[in-house]
Amino acid sequence: MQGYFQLDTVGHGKRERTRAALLDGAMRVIAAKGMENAKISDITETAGLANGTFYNHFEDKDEILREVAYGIAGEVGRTIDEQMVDIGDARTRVVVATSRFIAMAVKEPEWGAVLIGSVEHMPNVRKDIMQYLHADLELGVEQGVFDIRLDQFLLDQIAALVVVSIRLQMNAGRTSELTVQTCENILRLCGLSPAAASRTVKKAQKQLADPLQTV
Amino acid sequence: MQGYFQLDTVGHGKRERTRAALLDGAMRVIAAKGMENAKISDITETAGLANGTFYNHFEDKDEILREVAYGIAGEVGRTIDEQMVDIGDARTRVVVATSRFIAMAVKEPEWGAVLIGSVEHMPNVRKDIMQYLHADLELGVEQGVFDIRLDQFLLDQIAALVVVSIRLQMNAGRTSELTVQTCENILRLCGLSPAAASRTVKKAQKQLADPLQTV
Amino acid sequence: MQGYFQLDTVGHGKRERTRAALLDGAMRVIAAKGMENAKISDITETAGLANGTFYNHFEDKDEILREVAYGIAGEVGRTIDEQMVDIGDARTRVVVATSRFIAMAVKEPEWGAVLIGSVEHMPNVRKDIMQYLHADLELGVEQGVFDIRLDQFLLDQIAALVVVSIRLQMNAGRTSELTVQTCENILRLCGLSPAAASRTVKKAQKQLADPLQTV
Amino acid sequence: MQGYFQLDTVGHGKRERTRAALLDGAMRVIAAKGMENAKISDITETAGLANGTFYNHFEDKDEILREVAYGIAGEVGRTIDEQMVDIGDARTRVVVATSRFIAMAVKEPEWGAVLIGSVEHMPNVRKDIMQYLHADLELGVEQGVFDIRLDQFLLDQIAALVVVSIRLQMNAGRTSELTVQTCENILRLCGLSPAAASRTVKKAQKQLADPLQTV
DNA sequence: GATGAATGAGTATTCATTCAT
DNA sequence: AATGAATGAATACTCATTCAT
Repeated sequence: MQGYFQLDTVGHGKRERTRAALLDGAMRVIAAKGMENAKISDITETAGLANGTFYNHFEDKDEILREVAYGIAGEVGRTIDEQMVDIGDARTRVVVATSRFIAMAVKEPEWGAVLIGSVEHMPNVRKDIMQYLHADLELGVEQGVFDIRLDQFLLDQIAALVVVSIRLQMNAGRTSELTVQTCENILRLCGLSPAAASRTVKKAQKQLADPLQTV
Repeated sequence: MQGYFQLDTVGHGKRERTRAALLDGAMRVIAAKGMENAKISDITETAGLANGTFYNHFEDKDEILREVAYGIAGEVGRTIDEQMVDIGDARTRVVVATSRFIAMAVKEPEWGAVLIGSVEHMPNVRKDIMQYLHADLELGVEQGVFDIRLDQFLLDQIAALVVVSIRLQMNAGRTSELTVQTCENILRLCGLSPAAASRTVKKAQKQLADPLQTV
Repeated sequence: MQGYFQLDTVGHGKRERTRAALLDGAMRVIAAKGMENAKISDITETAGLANGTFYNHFEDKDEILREVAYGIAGEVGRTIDEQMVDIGDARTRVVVATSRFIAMAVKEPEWGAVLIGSVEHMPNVRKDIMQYLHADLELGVEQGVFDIRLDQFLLDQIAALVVVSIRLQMNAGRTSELTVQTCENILRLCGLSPAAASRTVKKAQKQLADPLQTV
Repeated sequence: MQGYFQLDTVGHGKRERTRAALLDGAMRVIAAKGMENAKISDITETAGLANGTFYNHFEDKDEILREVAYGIAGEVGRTIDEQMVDIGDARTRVVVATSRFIAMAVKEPEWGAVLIGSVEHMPNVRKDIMQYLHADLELGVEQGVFDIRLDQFLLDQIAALVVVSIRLQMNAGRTSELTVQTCENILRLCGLSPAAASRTVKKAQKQLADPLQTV
């Protein structure tokens, strides 16, 4: 079973491969039991390694959690960014980014679990993740399409909406309907009227329809 | 130091007072370390009691946490309800309830901690708390002032906005500005235009201005 | 509900009645959970008294257990003794005493539990209980009907047979068959042939048939 | 101090040795305080290990007690069995088995404590231990030398005699005299006359005289 | 570097006993 | 005498971390 982190290590030395196995193990454990309840022994067992091996690669539990979080968050951010290079309208960007983000989290529940855990327990990672959103909101203000006061508080509120959506879909099964509603709500927060929000989301969905490989 | 639960016990027997001391201890510990990390020994120590005393009053840790949660949630709900008996407009009700809720949570950080912990870790209490909101949203739909699909998902999203607001104000200091913004955002979610949301909140603030004793 | 110990206290003072209630409570608890697992709080609760009352009447847990044990053991011994005043044949006496003993223990499971607990955990009480048996065995030797070496060891072995029988009947339901077999085995231990043992038990049963009120 | 379980581990890995140390520790603790009162901390302390080490080797307290019990019971059973392969007479077999059993229990008081604890508190182990006896009683019935009703009750009664014998000898010092008497009593229970019982035991003792290494 | 055994501080819970009312 | 609340020592079990091989 090749996990996400291990994909980066083909051709690398043993050390890297073991390290990646631990990161992947941690990710699976987080998906299974949540970030709070991940035990070192779960992680090493899942990775097929001995207990003590862990400490050859990580200082302590916090470190691996942080690395997993940054790894996934970075990958998600980069992937979404790539897929949006040619989208210029801020409203569309927000919808596409949000949809993508939710889709990745729900399609790969391991990523979803890590993302949720990160947003809730790791402020730094949360800030990191929301950097992308921040840029798009700024763009929307410049384009005159968002009626907002752009500050950390708004970012946190939007993030909370996304987390709620992911969590519900992870538990109750993926529903594009919920994602649509989430996007509409975010646009409403940004000042769009219900009608405009709905219209924007529908239009954006078309752009999303085509190239949808997430991992 | 007289805690919230102890106020109910003047004139009662020793049993009630000790029980209240434990509930207050639990509340303080939750405020200090979060609901997840509250230890029995923390609680008894904070209450100035021996370890074993805890079990003369509560079955186990879950029980006291539940009682604290229901105690605070009930009190908050009742207080807000009382103060809204003569408000008929759903939009105003939502704003007043939200403002009051946030105000109580922030003014008494111990209550805030319990409320946040409850919403995050105790589904039953969460449902209880959101019952009030649900009724007002329904009212707004009947009054034709909200453009929403009223379901659990929307309730969860609104609750998330409130929690974010409380958490931020608990950390960064109380700011009526943030509460205003939170209310506006909720109204936006409900379909009001930015202008209408702002106007509604401003108007509602006047009604809030007068009798503001929270505890 | 009038327990055994309370019967002795009609007309006595309050102190005696409370004390008796505790003894009866202890007896019931022993019957329900065994001597090892009897808790003070069980006893007082069963007696309908407050926790602390216990220590107004007994030094500690051991004391009440001992008193219950001696109380029941004495009563059983005396009752059996009375009913055997006019039985002269040692073999018959052994059979009658054993049958009676088992019958009382099984018919009043509370007594049975106390007796078993005593025999197993309280050497002094055990010795006390077996005094009666000792006398009959001695008699049998004098009468030339027992072929034994009469020592503590033999007494313990016979006691063990009786305990096994009581325990089985308490669990699986009273069976006179088992009592018969137990008596026969004891007689075999005493040197009687299987045929003689069987004959003796049958004959003794007749004497038992008549006045059978045990408690 | 080399315990019984450690003897099996020369040449094995550290894990096995530690595990054996715990088993031996448990055995010593059982000998000192009885199976009921054996605490984990006693066991680890006796084994010279840290508290937590216990749980690297056993699921919980029950597991180690069961393993100790089965270990000793199995060893005792096998040893006795081996030494009786060429004994065909059921009466002799019963005597030899009983004598051996008692001898092993008394000579190694730790074994005795475990065996007694097992018989009293672990029905499965008791059944296991008495299987051997059951077979020999059956044989005796076939051979027409026992006049018994062979059922669980009889097995329990015989077992009780053996336990009494072991317990007394463990407290009062080993006495072959008591063992002889125990065997005679068992044979009496099986229907032999005192004379025949005595004769059988004497004869069997000769066979026992020679190869008497127990552990 | 990997291994995995050992460690021990930490945590919930029980219950006999004390003691103020 | 009775009450019943408070006590705290005792105990099973968890898990991050260390360390010898």
